[in-house]
Amino acid sequence: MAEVLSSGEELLRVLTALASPHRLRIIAALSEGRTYVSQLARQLRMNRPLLYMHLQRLEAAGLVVGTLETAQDGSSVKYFEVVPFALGLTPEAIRTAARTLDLDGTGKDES
Amino acid sequence: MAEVLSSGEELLRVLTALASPHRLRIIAALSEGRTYVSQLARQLRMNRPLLYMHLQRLEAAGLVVGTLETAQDGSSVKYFEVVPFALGLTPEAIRTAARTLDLDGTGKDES
DNA sequence: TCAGGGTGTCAGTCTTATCTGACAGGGGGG
DNA sequence: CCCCCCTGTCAGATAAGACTGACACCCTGA
Repeated sequence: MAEVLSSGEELLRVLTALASPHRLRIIAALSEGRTYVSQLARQLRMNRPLLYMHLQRLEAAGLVVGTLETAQDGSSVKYFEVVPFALGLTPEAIRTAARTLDLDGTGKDES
Repeated sequence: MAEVLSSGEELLRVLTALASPHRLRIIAALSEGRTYVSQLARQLRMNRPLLYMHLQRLEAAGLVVGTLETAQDGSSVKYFEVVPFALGLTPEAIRTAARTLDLDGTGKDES
């Protein structure tokens, strides 16, 4: 994933996804290896539904991916792993991205 | 400014500062040259107190700097300019920064 | 003296994100 | 059967951020 930001919306989505201490910790934890939700919830000491929401937010931004796997014993476990990304953030990059940025920031597609 | 993030708090501050369409536009505008507040407010079509708040947020994150200058005619004008930064964002960088990250994210200085 | 342009700050409102507890399942194993 | 561990989703409370209009103040030039 080259993470060549296509639009300002995309950049904004990634930035808002990362702008949270919980989500930073989630990325940090997942960068050491994939885990499933409940396990990660215990590890990070946070409420599972809350973790769930943050994971969805990260996934919506394309920073992590989750796969629901069925173990040998038939139980369903949802594993998450981080998507390798490299985002170079400079004023110039922001200026470029900001050209395609919705004024109100609603994120609606205006194509 | 090498922008070697010292702590996770710092990274978080920068990220939350950038995670806003208005502030991205502000950075974009300032990257083309310095301006003063009222001028920028007209240019970006936003309320001056609002812009003021966003500028303070950006300044607190160290992304812009403002200097109150006294023109020849004696009037006070506050100019802002962007601080050149280059932030490389990868899962590994986040993992490193997250080590020094407050659990509750209150942002209190714990040095 | 008055109009005009600037800065700085405030109380109050409104919108958004965050967080919690609880619930409905599915499946395995004692 | 009951107990345990997992997923997925919800309404509702709470906290945080965004935003507005108005005010006090400074200096200049007509």
